[in-house]
Amino acid sequence: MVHYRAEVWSKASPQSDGIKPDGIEVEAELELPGTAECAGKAVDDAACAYARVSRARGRPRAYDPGEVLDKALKVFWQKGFAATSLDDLVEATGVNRPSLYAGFGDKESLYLKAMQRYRARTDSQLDAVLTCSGQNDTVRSIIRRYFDIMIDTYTGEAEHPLGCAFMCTALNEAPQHESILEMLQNTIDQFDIRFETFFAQARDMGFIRADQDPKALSQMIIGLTANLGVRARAGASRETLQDMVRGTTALLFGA
Amino acid sequence: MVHYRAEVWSKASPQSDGIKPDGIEVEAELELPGTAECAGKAVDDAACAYARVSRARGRPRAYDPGEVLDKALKVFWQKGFAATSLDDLVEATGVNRPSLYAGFGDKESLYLKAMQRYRARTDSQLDAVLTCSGQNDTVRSIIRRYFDIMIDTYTGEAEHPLGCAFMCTALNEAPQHESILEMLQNTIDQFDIRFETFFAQARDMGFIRADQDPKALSQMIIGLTANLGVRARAGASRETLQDMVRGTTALLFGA
DNA sequence: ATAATTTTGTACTAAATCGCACAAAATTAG
DNA sequence: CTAATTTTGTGCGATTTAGTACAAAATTAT
Repeated sequence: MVHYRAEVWSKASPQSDGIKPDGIEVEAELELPGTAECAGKAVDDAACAYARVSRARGRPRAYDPGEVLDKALKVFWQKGFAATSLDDLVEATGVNRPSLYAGFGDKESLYLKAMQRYRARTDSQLDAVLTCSGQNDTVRSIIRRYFDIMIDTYTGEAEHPLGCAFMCTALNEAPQHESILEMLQNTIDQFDIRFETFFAQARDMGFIRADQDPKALSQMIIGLTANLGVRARAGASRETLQDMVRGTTALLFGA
Repeated sequence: MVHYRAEVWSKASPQSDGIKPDGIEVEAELELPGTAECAGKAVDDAACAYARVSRARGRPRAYDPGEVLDKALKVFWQKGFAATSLDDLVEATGVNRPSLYAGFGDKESLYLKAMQRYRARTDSQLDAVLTCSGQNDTVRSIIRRYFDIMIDTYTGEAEHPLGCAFMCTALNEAPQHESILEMLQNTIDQFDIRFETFFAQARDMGFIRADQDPKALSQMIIGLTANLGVRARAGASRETLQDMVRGTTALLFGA
Protein backbone atom coordinates (compact mmCIF):
# COMPACT_ATOMS: atom_id res chain seq x y z
CA MET A 1 0.00 0.00 0.00
CA VAL A 2 1.46 3.32 -1.09
CA HIS A 3 0.93 6.27 1.22
CA TYR A 4 0.44 9.87 0.39
CA ARG A 5 1.15 12.78 2.60
CA ALA A 6 -0.94 15.91 3.02
CA GLU A 7 0.71 19.00 4.42
CA VAL A 8 -1.83 21.40 5.85
CA TRP A 9 -1.05 25.01 6.62
CA SER A 10 -2.65 28.16 7.83
CA LYS A 11 -5.81 29.48 6.28
CA ALA A 12 -4.40 32.97 6.81
CA SER A 13 -2.56 32.56 3.52
CA PRO A 14 -5.19 31.47 1.05
CA GLN A 15 -3.44 29.78 -1.83
CA SER A 16 -4.92 26.74 -3.44
CA ASP A 17 -2.14 26.19 -5.92
CA GLY A 18 -0.52 23.70 -3.57
CA ILE A 19 2.58 25.80 -3.03
CA LYS A 20 3.24 26.77 0.53
CA PRO A 21 4.45 30.39 0.92
CA ASP A 22 7.73 30.75 2.76
CA GLY A 23 7.46 31.68 6.40
CA ILE A 24 4.22 29.79 6.87
CA GLU A 25 4.42 26.85 9.22
CA VAL A 26 3.07 23.48 8.28
CA GLU A 27 0.37 22.80 10.85
CA ALA A 28 -0.17 19.13 10.40
CA GLU A 29 0.80 16.19 8.29
CA LEU A 30 -1.62 13.46 7.46
CA GLU A 31 -0.84 9.97 6.29
CA LEU A 32 -3.27 8.93 3.60
CA PRO A 33 -3.30 5.44 2.16
CA GLY A 34 -4.42 4.74 -1.40
CA THR A 35 -4.07 6.75 -4.57
CA ALA A 36 -3.25 10.44 -4.84
CA GLU A 37 -6.81 11.22 -5.89
CA CYS A 38 -8.30 9.42 -2.95
CA ALA A 39 -5.85 11.19 -0.64
CA GLY A 40 -6.79 14.50 -2.13
CA LYS A 41 -10.47 13.74 -1.63
CA ALA A 42 -9.84 12.92 2.01
CA VAL A 43 -8.27 16.32 2.44
CA ASP A 44 -11.21 17.97 0.71
CA ASP A 45 -13.60 16.13 2.97
CA ALA A 46 -11.68 17.38 5.95
CA ALA A 47 -12.14 20.92 4.62
CA CYS A 48 -8.41 21.56 4.46
CA ALA A 49 -8.38 23.93 1.55
CA TYR A 50 -4.81 24.96 1.98
CA ALA A 51 -3.10 21.66 1.72
CA ARG A 52 -0.74 19.99 -0.61
CA VAL A 53 -1.18 16.34 -1.36
CA SER A 54 1.65 14.46 -2.96
CA ARG A 55 3.63 11.34 -2.86
CA ALA A 56 6.29 11.90 -0.21
CA ARG A 57 9.74 12.55 -1.47
CA GLY A 58 12.65 10.38 -0.47
CA ARG A 59 12.80 6.70 0.15
CA PRO A 60 9.32 5.34 0.78
CA ARG A 61 8.39 3.75 4.07
CA ALA A 62 8.70 0.02 4.14
CA TYR A 63 6.02 -0.42 6.82
CA ASP A 64 2.41 0.47 7.37
CA PRO A 65 2.17 2.69 10.48
CA GLY A 66 -1.16 1.23 11.55
CA GLU A 67 0.06 -2.33 11.33
CA VAL A 68 3.19 -1.43 13.26
CA LEU A 69 1.11 0.12 16.01
CA ASP A 70 -1.06 -2.97 16.17
CA LYS A 71 1.96 -5.20 16.50
CA ALA A 72 3.53 -2.94 19.11
CA LEU A 73 0.25 -2.90 21.03
CA LYS A 74 0.25 -6.68 21.18
CA VAL A 75 3.66 -6.70 22.82
CA PHE A 76 2.88 -3.89 25.27
CA TRP A 77 -0.42 -5.54 26.13
CA GLN A 78 1.28 -8.80 26.89
CA LYS A 79 4.44 -7.67 28.69
CA GLY A 80 3.53 -4.24 29.96
CA PHE A 81 5.30 -0.99 29.12
CA ALA A 82 8.35 -1.24 31.36
CA ALA A 83 9.19 -4.86 30.56
CA THR A 84 8.90 -4.32 26.81
CA SER A 85 12.29 -3.55 25.34
CA LEU A 86 12.96 -1.82 22.09
CA ASP A 87 14.45 -5.06 20.87
CA ASP A 88 11.10 -6.72 21.53
CA LEU A 89 9.40 -4.02 19.51
CA VAL A 90 11.88 -4.24 16.67
CA GLU A 91 11.38 -7.98 16.52
CA ALA A 92 7.60 -7.82 16.73
CA THR A 93 7.12 -5.03 14.21
CA GLY A 94 9.91 -5.90 11.81
CA VAL A 95 10.85 -2.23 11.80
CA ASN A 96 14.36 -1.44 12.85
CA ARG A 97 15.22 0.77 15.73
CA PRO A 98 16.04 4.12 14.11
CA SER A 99 12.96 3.84 11.90
CA LEU A 100 10.78 3.27 14.95
CA TYR A 101 12.24 6.38 16.53
CA ALA A 102 11.83 8.41 13.37
CA GLY A 103 8.28 7.27 12.85
CA PHE A 104 6.88 7.12 16.37
CA GLY A 105 9.27 8.81 18.76
CA ASP A 106 10.61 7.09 21.85
CA LYS A 107 9.17 4.10 23.66
CA GLU A 108 6.70 6.14 25.67
CA SER A 109 5.43 7.92 22.59
CA LEU A 110 5.05 4.65 20.71
CA TYR A 111 3.16 3.19 23.64
CA LEU A 112 0.78 6.14 23.74
CA LYS A 113 0.12 5.89 20.02
CA ALA A 114 -0.50 2.16 20.25
CA MET A 115 -2.91 2.66 23.15
CA GLN A 116 -4.73 5.44 21.31
CA ARG A 117 -5.33 2.97 18.55
CA TYR A 118 -6.66 0.43 21.01
CA ARG A 119 -8.99 3.05 22.40
CA ALA A 120 -10.11 4.29 19.01
CA ARG A 121 -11.02 0.77 18.00
CA THR A 122 -13.02 0.15 21.15
CA ASP A 123 -14.66 3.55 20.92
CA SER A 124 -15.97 2.94 17.45
CA GLN A 125 -17.27 -0.47 18.47
CA LEU A 126 -19.10 1.07 21.40
CA ASP A 127 -20.46 3.95 19.35
CA ALA A 128 -22.22 1.37 17.22
CA VAL A 129 -23.82 -0.37 20.18
CA LEU A 130 -24.41 2.10 22.95
CA THR A 131 -27.26 4.20 21.72
CA CYS A 132 -30.73 4.01 23.11
CA SER A 133 -32.48 3.90 19.78
CA GLY A 134 -35.66 2.87 21.51
CA GLN A 135 -38.15 0.29 20.20
CA ASN A 136 -36.98 -3.30 20.22
CA ASP A 137 -33.92 -2.98 22.42
CA THR A 138 -34.07 -3.09 26.16
CA VAL A 139 -31.38 -1.46 28.25
CA ARG A 140 -30.44 -4.91 29.43
CA SER A 141 -29.93 -6.24 25.92
CA ILE A 142 -27.87 -3.22 24.93
CA ILE A 143 -25.69 -3.52 27.99
CA ARG A 144 -25.25 -7.21 27.34
CA ARG A 145 -24.12 -6.50 23.81
CA TYR A 146 -21.71 -3.97 25.24
CA PHE A 147 -20.28 -6.60 27.56
CA ASP A 148 -20.03 -9.07 24.68
CA ILE A 149 -17.74 -6.64 22.92
CA MET A 150 -15.60 -6.09 25.99
CA ILE A 151 -15.32 -9.81 26.67
CA ASP A 152 -14.25 -10.28 23.07
CA THR A 153 -11.57 -7.66 23.47
CA TYR A 154 -10.36 -9.04 26.79
CA THR A 155 -10.20 -12.69 25.77
CA GLY A 156 -9.66 -12.50 22.01
CA GLU A 157 -6.67 -13.14 19.78
CA ALA A 158 -3.86 -14.36 22.05
CA GLU A 159 -3.80 -17.91 23.43
CA HIS A 160 -4.02 -16.55 26.93
CA PRO A 161 -6.51 -13.74 27.49
CA LEU A 162 -4.81 -10.41 28.03
CA GLY A 163 -7.56 -8.52 29.85
CA CYS A 164 -8.03 -4.79 29.62
CA ALA A 165 -4.96 -3.12 28.10
CA PHE A 166 -5.50 0.07 30.06
CA MET A 167 -5.92 -1.49 33.45
CA CYS A 168 -3.29 -4.10 32.87
CA THR A 169 -0.54 -1.85 31.58
CA ALA A 170 -1.33 1.87 31.92
CA LEU A 171 -2.30 1.68 35.60
CA ASN A 172 1.10 0.29 36.37
CA GLU A 173 2.92 3.22 34.77
CA ALA A 174 0.63 6.07 35.75
CA PRO A 175 2.61 7.37 38.75
CA GLN A 176 5.88 7.45 36.80
CA HIS A 177 4.72 8.79 33.45
CA GLU A 178 2.66 11.94 33.39
CA SER A 179 1.58 11.41 29.80
CA ILE A 180 0.29 7.93 30.52
CA LEU A 181 -1.57 9.18 33.56
CA GLU A 182 -3.24 11.82 31.42
CA MET A 183 -4.28 9.30 28.82
CA LEU A 184 -5.69 7.12 31.58
CA GLN A 185 -7.69 9.95 33.10
CA ASN A 186 -8.95 10.94 29.70
CA THR A 187 -10.05 7.39 28.95
CA ILE A 188 -11.90 7.12 32.25
CA ASP A 189 -13.61 10.48 31.70
CA GLN A 190 -14.77 9.39 28.26
CA PHE A 191 -16.17 6.19 29.67
CA ASP A 192 -18.02 8.12 32.34
CA ILE A 193 -19.51 10.49 29.82
CA ARG A 194 -20.50 7.68 27.53
CA PHE A 195 -22.42 5.76 30.15
CA GLU A 196 -23.90 8.68 32.01
CA THR A 197 -25.26 10.00 28.76
CA PHE A 198 -26.59 6.61 27.83
CA PHE A 199 -28.38 6.02 31.11
CA ALA A 200 -29.69 9.56 31.30
CA GLN A 201 -31.21 9.03 27.86
CA ALA A 202 -32.55 5.65 28.87
CA ARG A 203 -34.20 7.12 31.93
CA ASP A 204 -35.71 10.01 29.98
CA MET A 205 -37.18 7.50 27.59
CA GLY A 206 -38.58 5.50 30.47
CA PHE A 207 -36.44 2.44 29.94
CA ILE A 208 -35.16 2.31 33.49
CA ARG A 209 -36.79 3.03 36.79
CA ALA A 210 -36.75 6.67 37.85
CA ASP A 211 -35.01 5.78 41.12
CA GLN A 212 -32.00 4.37 39.29
CA ASP A 213 -29.47 7.16 39.23
CA PRO A 214 -27.65 7.30 35.87
CA LYS A 215 -24.35 8.12 37.55
CA ALA A 216 -24.63 5.18 39.93
CA LEU A 217 -25.64 2.82 37.14
CA SER A 218 -22.75 4.09 35.10
CA GLN A 219 -20.34 3.33 37.93
CA MET A 220 -21.77 -0.14 38.30
CA ILE A 221 -21.29 -0.94 34.62
CA ILE A 222 -17.79 0.49 34.57
CA GLY A 223 -16.99 -1.43 37.73
CA LEU A 224 -18.20 -4.64 36.17
CA THR A 225 -16.15 -3.87 33.10
CA ALA A 226 -13.10 -3.47 35.31
CA ASN A 227 -13.95 -6.72 37.01
CA LEU A 228 -14.05 -8.50 33.64
CA GLY A 229 -10.83 -6.91 32.52
CA VAL A 230 -9.04 -8.06 35.65
CA ARG A 231 -10.39 -11.59 35.66
CA ALA A 232 -9.65 -12.14 32.01
CA ARG A 233 -6.00 -11.43 32.65
CA ALA A 234 -6.08 -13.75 35.63
CA GLY A 235 -7.17 -16.49 33.25
CA ALA A 236 -10.96 -16.57 33.57
CA SER A 237 -12.61 -18.23 30.58
CA ARG A 238 -14.97 -16.47 28.26
CA GLU A 239 -17.82 -18.57 29.68
CA THR A 240 -17.04 -17.54 33.24
CA LEU A 241 -17.10 -13.90 32.21
CA GLN A 242 -20.36 -14.36 30.34
CA ASP A 243 -21.91 -15.94 33.43
CA MET A 244 -20.82 -12.95 35.47
CA VAL A 245 -22.50 -10.64 33.00
CA ARG A 246 -25.72 -12.67 33.02
CA GLY A 247 -25.98 -12.62 36.80
CA THR A 248 -25.13 -9.00 37.36
CA THR A 249 -27.21 -7.56 34.55
CA ALA A 250 -30.16 -9.60 35.80
CA LEU A 251 -29.67 -8.07 39.21
CA LEU A 252 -29.53 -4.55 37.81
CA PHE A 253 -32.09 -4.67 35.02
CA GLY A 254 -34.23 -7.67 35.86
CA ALA A 255 -33.96 -11.24 34.66
CA MET B 1 14.19 -5.64 68.33
CA VAL B 2 16.02 -8.95 68.76
CA HIS B 3 14.65 -11.92 66.92
CA TYR B 4 14.59 -15.51 67.95
CA ARG B 5 14.35 -18.48 65.72
CA ALA B 6 12.28 -21.57 66.33
CA GLU B 7 13.21 -24.77 64.55
CA VAL B 8 10.29 -27.14 64.38
CA TRP B 9 10.61 -30.81 63.50
CA SER B 10 8.65 -33.97 63.13
CA LYS B 11 6.43 -35.23 65.90
CA ALA B 12 7.51 -38.75 64.95
CA SER B 13 10.51 -38.25 67.20
CA PRO B 14 9.10 -37.13 70.53
CA GLN B 15 11.86 -35.36 72.39
CA SER B 16 11.13 -32.26 74.34
CA ASP B 17 14.68 -31.61 75.43
CA GLY B 18 15.20 -29.22 72.56
CA ILE B 19 17.82 -31.39 70.90
CA LYS B 20 17.00 -32.50 67.41
CA PRO B 21 17.94 -36.15 66.73
CA ASP B 22 20.20 -36.64 63.73
CA GLY B 23 18.52 -37.67 60.52
CA ILE B 24 15.34 -35.75 61.30
CA GLU B 25 14.61 -32.88 58.98
CA VAL B 26 13.79 -29.45 60.27
CA GLU B 27 10.29 -28.80 59.00
CA ALA B 28 10.01 -25.10 59.47
CA GLU B 29 11.78 -22.08 60.83
CA LEU B 30 9.91 -19.26 62.45
CA GLU B 31 11.06 -15.74 63.08
CA LEU B 32 9.87 -14.59 66.48
CA PRO B 33 10.38 -11.05 67.69
CA GLY B 34 10.79 -10.22 71.38
CA THR B 35 12.38 -12.16 74.23
CA ALA B 36 13.28 -15.84 74.26
CA GLU B 37 10.42 -16.55 76.68
CA CYS B 38 7.89 -14.83 74.50
CA ALA B 39 9.23 -16.71 71.50
CA GLY B 40 8.95 -19.97 73.39
CA LYS B 41 5.41 -19.14 74.38
CA ALA B 42 4.52 -18.47 70.76
CA VAL B 43 5.81 -21.90 69.86
CA ASP B 44 3.78 -23.44 72.70
CA ASP B 45 0.69 -21.63 71.53
CA ALA B 46 1.23 -23.02 68.07
CA ALA B 47 1.34 -26.50 69.62
CA CYS B 48 4.80 -27.16 68.31
CA ALA B 49 5.98 -29.48 71.05
CA TYR B 50 9.08 -30.54 69.25
CA ALA B 51 10.80 -27.29 68.69
CA ARG B 52 13.93 -25.57 69.75
CA VAL B 53 13.82 -21.87 70.43
CA SER B 54 17.06 -19.97 70.60
CA ARG B 55 18.77 -16.82 69.61
CA ALA B 56 20.11 -17.40 66.13
CA ARG B 57 23.81 -17.96 65.92
CA GLY B 58 26.07 -15.79 63.81
CA ARG B 59 25.92 -12.10 63.17
CA PRO B 60 22.47 -10.77 63.96
CA ARG B 61 20.31 -9.24 61.31
CA ALA B 62 20.52 -5.50 61.12
CA TYR B 63 17.00 -5.11 59.74
CA ASP B 64 13.48 -6.06 60.67
CA PRO B 65 12.08 -8.29 57.91
CA GLY B 66 8.58 -6.91 58.25
CA GLU B 67 9.72 -3.32 57.97
CA VAL B 68 11.83 -4.17 54.97
CA LEU B 69 8.87 -5.80 53.24
CA ASP B 70 6.76 -2.73 53.97
CA LYS B 71 9.37 -0.45 52.46
CA ALA B 72 9.80 -2.70 49.45
CA LEU B 73 6.04 -2.80 48.98
CA LYS B 74 5.91 0.96 48.85
CA VAL B 75 8.39 1.04 46.00
CA PHE B 76 6.76 -1.77 44.06
CA TRP B 77 3.35 -0.19 44.56
CA GLN B 78 4.57 3.10 43.19
CA LYS B 79 6.75 2.02 40.29
CA GLY B 80 5.48 -1.44 39.50
CA PHE B 81 7.48 -4.64 39.53
CA ALA B 82 9.39 -4.33 36.26
CA ALA B 83 10.42 -0.72 36.69
CA THR B 84 11.65 -1.23 40.23
CA SER B 85 15.35 -1.94 40.23
CA LEU B 86 17.30 -3.64 42.96
CA ASP B 87 19.08 -0.36 43.49
CA ASP B 88 15.70 1.22 44.22
CA LEU B 89 15.01 -1.50 46.75
CA VAL B 90 18.41 -1.21 48.36
CA GLU B 91 17.93 2.52 48.72
CA ALA B 92 14.39 2.28 50.03
CA THR B 93 15.01 -0.50 52.51
CA GLY B 94 18.50 0.42 53.62
CA VAL B 95 19.44 -3.23 53.25
CA ASN B 96 22.26 -3.96 50.88
CA ARG B 97 21.94 -6.17 47.90
CA PRO B 98 23.39 -9.49 49.06
CA SER B 99 21.44 -9.24 52.30
CA LEU B 100 18.23 -8.74 50.36
CA TYR B 101 18.98 -11.81 48.33
CA ALA B 102 19.91 -13.85 51.38
CA GLY B 103 16.84 -12.75 53.27
CA PHE B 104 14.14 -12.66 50.62
CA GLY B 105 15.43 -14.30 47.45
CA ASP B 106 15.41 -12.59 44.09
CA LYS B 107 13.29 -9.64 43.00
CA GLU B 108 10.27 -11.74 42.12
CA SER B 109 10.35 -13.52 45.45
CA LEU B 110 10.70 -10.27 47.34
CA TYR B 111 7.78 -8.84 45.41
CA LEU B 112 5.62 -11.84 46.24
CA LYS B 113 6.47 -11.59 49.93
CA ALA B 114 5.75 -7.87 50.00
CA MET B 115 2.41 -8.43 48.28
CA GLN B 116 1.50 -11.22 50.67
CA ARG B 117 2.01 -8.76 53.47
CA TYR B 118 -0.22 -6.25 51.75
CA ARG B 119 -2.86 -8.92 51.39
CA ALA B 120 -2.55 -10.17 54.93
CA ARG B 121 -3.03 -6.65 56.23
CA THR B 122 -6.12 -6.07 54.13
CA ASP B 123 -7.47 -9.51 54.99
CA SER B 124 -7.30 -8.90 58.71
CA GLN B 125 -8.96 -5.51 58.29
CA LEU B 126 -11.77 -7.09 56.34
CA ASP B 127 -12.16 -9.99 58.75
CA ALA B 128 -12.95 -7.44 61.40
CA VAL B 129 -15.63 -5.72 59.34
CA LEU B 130 -17.23 -8.22 57.02
CA THR B 131 -19.33 -10.37 59.27
CA CYS B 132 -23.06 -10.22 59.39
CA SER B 133 -23.36 -10.11 63.15
CA GLY B 134 -26.97 -9.09 62.81
CA GLN B 135 -28.80 -6.54 65.00
CA ASN B 136 -27.77 -2.96 64.55
CA ASP B 137 -25.82 -3.25 61.33
CA THR B 138 -27.45 -3.19 57.96
CA VAL B 139 -25.78 -4.79 54.98
CA ARG B 140 -25.47 -1.34 53.54
CA SER B 141 -23.61 0.03 56.55
CA ILE B 142 -21.29 -2.96 56.63
CA ILE B 143 -20.50 -2.64 52.95
CA ARG B 144 -19.91 1.06 53.37
CA ARG B 145 -17.45 0.39 56.17
CA TYR B 146 -15.78 -2.10 53.88
CA PHE B 147 -15.43 0.55 51.19
CA ASP B 148 -14.08 3.02 53.75
CA ILE B 149 -11.26 0.64 54.44
CA MET B 150 -10.51 0.10 50.77
CA ILE B 151 -10.59 3.82 50.04
CA ASP B 152 -8.17 4.33 52.91
CA THR B 153 -5.84 1.76 51.44
CA TYR B 154 -6.09 3.15 47.93
CA THR B 155 -5.59 6.80 48.83
CA GLY B 156 -3.60 6.61 52.06
CA GLU B 157 0.03 7.35 52.89
CA ALA B 158 1.67 8.60 49.69
CA GLU B 159 1.12 12.14 48.41
CA HIS B 160 -0.45 10.74 45.30
CA PRO B 161 -2.91 7.89 45.78
CA LEU B 162 -1.52 4.61 44.59
CA GLY B 163 -4.72 2.65 44.03
CA CYS B 164 -4.98 -1.09 44.41
CA ALA B 165 -1.55 -2.70 44.57
CA PHE B 166 -2.76 -5.91 42.98
CA MET B 167 -4.53 -4.36 40.05
CA CYS B 168 -1.93 -1.71 39.53
CA THR B 169 1.15 -3.91 39.62
CA ALA B 170 0.35 -7.63 39.60
CA LEU B 171 -2.01 -7.48 36.62
CA ASN B 172 0.78 -6.03 34.56
CA GLU B 173 3.13 -8.91 35.30
CA ALA B 174 0.69 -11.81 35.29
CA PRO B 175 1.33 -13.08 31.75
CA GLN B 176 5.09 -13.09 32.24
CA HIS B 177 5.40 -14.45 35.77
CA GLU B 178 3.59 -17.64 36.61
CA SER B 179 4.02 -17.11 40.35
CA ILE B 180 2.48 -13.65 40.21
CA LEU B 181 -0.41 -14.95 38.15
CA GLU B 182 -1.04 -17.62 40.78
CA MET B 183 -1.00 -15.11 43.59
CA LEU B 184 -3.43 -12.94 41.64
CA GLN B 185 -5.82 -15.83 41.02
CA ASN B 186 -5.61 -16.82 44.63
CA THR B 187 -6.37 -13.31 45.78
CA ILE B 188 -9.39 -13.08 43.49
CA ASP B 189 -10.68 -16.45 44.66
CA GLN B 190 -10.40 -15.38 48.29
CA PHE B 191 -12.29 -12.20 47.57
CA ASP B 192 -15.03 -14.17 45.84
CA ILE B 193 -15.35 -16.56 48.73
CA ARG B 194 -15.39 -13.76 51.25
CA PHE B 195 -18.23 -11.87 49.63
CA GLU B 196 -20.28 -14.82 48.48
CA THR B 197 -20.21 -16.16 52.02
CA PHE B 198 -21.10 -12.79 53.42
CA PHE B 199 -24.05 -12.23 51.12
CA ALA B 200 -25.29 -15.80 51.46
CA GLN B 201 -25.31 -15.29 55.22
CA ALA B 202 -26.99 -11.93 54.85
CA ARG B 203 -29.70 -13.43 52.71
CA ASP B 204 -30.27 -16.34 55.07
CA MET B 205 -30.69 -13.84 57.86
CA GLY B 206 -33.17 -11.88 55.79
CA PHE B 207 -31.04 -8.78 55.44
CA ILE B 208 -31.29 -8.63 51.68
CA ARG B 209 -34.08 -9.40 49.30
CA ALA B 210 -34.40 -13.05 48.31
CA ASP B 211 -34.13 -12.14 44.63
CA GLN B 212 -30.66 -10.66 45.09
CA ASP B 213 -28.28 -13.41 44.13
CA PRO B 214 -25.26 -13.51 46.48
CA LYS B 215 -22.90 -14.28 43.61
CA ALA B 216 -24.16 -11.35 41.55
CA LEU B 217 -24.01 -9.00 44.53
CA SER B 218 -20.52 -10.22 45.23
CA GLN B 219 -19.46 -9.43 41.67
CA MET B 220 -20.97 -5.98 41.94
CA ILE B 221 -19.07 -5.17 45.11
CA ILE B 222 -15.81 -6.54 43.74
CA GLY B 223 -16.38 -4.62 40.54
CA LEU B 224 -16.93 -1.42 42.46
CA THR B 225 -13.80 -2.14 44.44
CA ALA B 226 -11.88 -2.51 41.20
CA ASN B 227 -13.39 0.73 39.99
CA LEU B 228 -12.18 2.51 43.13
CA GLY B 229 -8.73 0.98 42.86
CA VAL B 230 -8.37 2.16 39.29
CA ARG B 231 -9.67 5.65 39.82
CA ALA B 232 -7.55 6.24 42.88
CA ARG B 233 -4.44 5.59 40.83
CA ALA B 234 -5.75 7.89 38.14
CA GLY B 235 -5.86 10.63 40.77
CA ALA B 236 -9.45 10.65 41.99
CA SER B 237 -9.81 12.29 45.38
CA ARG B 238 -11.00 10.50 48.45
CA GLU B 239 -14.22 12.53 48.29
CA THR B 240 -14.90 11.50 44.72
CA LEU B 241 -14.48 7.88 45.67
CA GLN B 242 -16.74 8.29 48.69
CA ASP B 243 -19.42 9.83 46.49
CA MET B 244 -19.18 6.86 44.17
CA VAL B 245 -19.70 4.52 47.10
CA ARG B 246 -22.69 6.48 48.36
CA GLY B 247 -24.43 6.43 45.01
CA THR B 248 -23.80 2.82 44.15
CA THR B 249 -24.58 1.35 47.56
CA ALA B 250 -27.81 3.35 47.60
CA LEU B 251 -28.69 1.81 44.26
CA LEU B 252 -27.95 -1.70 45.48
CA PHE B 253 -29.20 -1.61 49.06
CA GLY B 254 -31.54 1.35 49.16
CA ALA B 255 -30.87 4.95 50.14
C1' DA C 1 40.18 -17.63 73.91
C1' DT C 2 39.08 -20.08 69.68
C1' DA C 3 36.13 -22.17 66.33
C1' DA C 4 31.87 -22.07 63.95
C1' DT C 5 28.29 -19.56 61.94
C1' DT C 6 25.67 -15.98 59.94
C1' DT C 7 25.13 -11.29 58.16
C1' DT C 8 27.16 -7.20 56.15
C1' DG C 9 29.24 -4.34 52.66
C1' DT C 10 32.29 -3.49 48.82
C1' DA C 11 33.12 -4.38 44.40
C1' DC C 12 32.58 -6.84 40.33
C1' DT C 13 30.83 -9.30 35.97
C1' DA C 14 28.06 -10.32 32.28
C1' DA C 15 24.11 -9.10 30.00
C1' DA C 16 20.52 -6.03 28.62
C1' DT C 17 18.91 -1.53 27.41
C1' DC C 18 18.02 3.04 25.27
C1' DG C 19 18.96 6.13 22.07
C1' DC C 20 21.80 7.69 18.18
C1' DA C 21 25.63 8.22 14.38
C1' DC C 22 26.44 7.27 9.84
C1' DA C 23 26.54 5.37 5.45
C1' DA C 24 23.75 3.02 1.95
C1' DA C 25 19.41 2.75 -0.48
C1' DA C 26 15.30 4.44 -2.73
C1' DT C 27 12.69 7.77 -4.25
C1' DT C 28 11.21 12.70 -6.30
C1' DA C 29 12.45 17.34 -8.30
C1' DG C 30 14.54 19.83 -11.81
C1' DC D 1 21.37 12.65 -15.29
C1' DT D 2 22.28 15.08 -11.00
C1' DA D 3 20.88 17.02 -6.67
C1' DA D 4 17.89 16.83 -2.86
C1' DT D 5 15.35 14.24 0.38
C1' DT D 6 13.77 10.64 3.23
C1' DT D 7 14.00 5.93 5.05
C1' DT D 8 16.67 1.88 6.06
C1' DG D 9 19.94 -0.95 8.50
C1' DT D 10 24.25 -1.88 10.75
C1' DG D 11 26.55 -1.02 14.58
C1' DC D 12 28.07 1.32 18.63
C1' DG D 13 28.57 3.77 23.22
C1' DA D 14 27.14 5.00 27.58
C1' DT D 15 24.23 3.47 31.23
C1' DT D 16 21.58 0.41 33.91
C1' DT D 17 20.57 -3.98 35.62
C1' DA D 18 20.41 -8.57 38.13
C1' DG D 19 22.88 -11.43 40.55
C1' DT D 20 27.32 -12.99 43.02
C1' DA D 21 32.26 -13.48 45.05
C1' DC D 22 34.75 -12.45 48.89
C1' DA D 23 36.55 -10.55 52.91
C1' DA D 24 35.30 -8.22 57.21
C1' DA D 25 32.21 -7.99 61.15
C1' DA D 26 29.32 -9.71 64.83
C1' DT D 27 27.51 -13.06 67.23
C1' DT D 28 26.99 -18.02 69.66
C1' DA D 29 29.06 -22.52 71.08
C1' DT D 30 32.70 -24.94 73.43
